[in-house]
Amino acid sequence: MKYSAKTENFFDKVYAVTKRIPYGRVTSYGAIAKYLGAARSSRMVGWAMNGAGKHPDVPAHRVVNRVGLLTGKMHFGSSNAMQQMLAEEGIQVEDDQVVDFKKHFWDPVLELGMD
DNA sequence: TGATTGACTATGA
DNA sequence: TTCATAGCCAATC
Repeated sequence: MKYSAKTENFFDKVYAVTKRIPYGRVTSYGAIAKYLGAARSSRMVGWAMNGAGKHPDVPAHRVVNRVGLLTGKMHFGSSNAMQQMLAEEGIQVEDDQVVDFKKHFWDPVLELGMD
């Protein structure tokens, strides 16, 4: 298992941004990738989430795809775990998709202001 | 070492 | 509008 320093930095950034997602809000892989300056590496954000299980403080359940679809719910152990966690935060999820996704959407580029 | 896969997104037909 | 394909980059086989 050899991780490049650059990769760790990228993953760390992904986790940092994910941890900044406010309660009851969600964002997309692409938004995070864009915030990190890697808009075309959205898949890497998803891959980073794959290792998010080691980071209890990373609310990976608040990260969905660009249309609010819970594409990664299967990685939470239970098929409904992700949906349930979102529901607990007041986010309605219907048919594995966030209801009123745009209302709950939290864009790090806008909220964090690329600071 | 090379090929395949993946928690995505954008673009073209 | 819906379906198919390309691009992205790291990890796994």
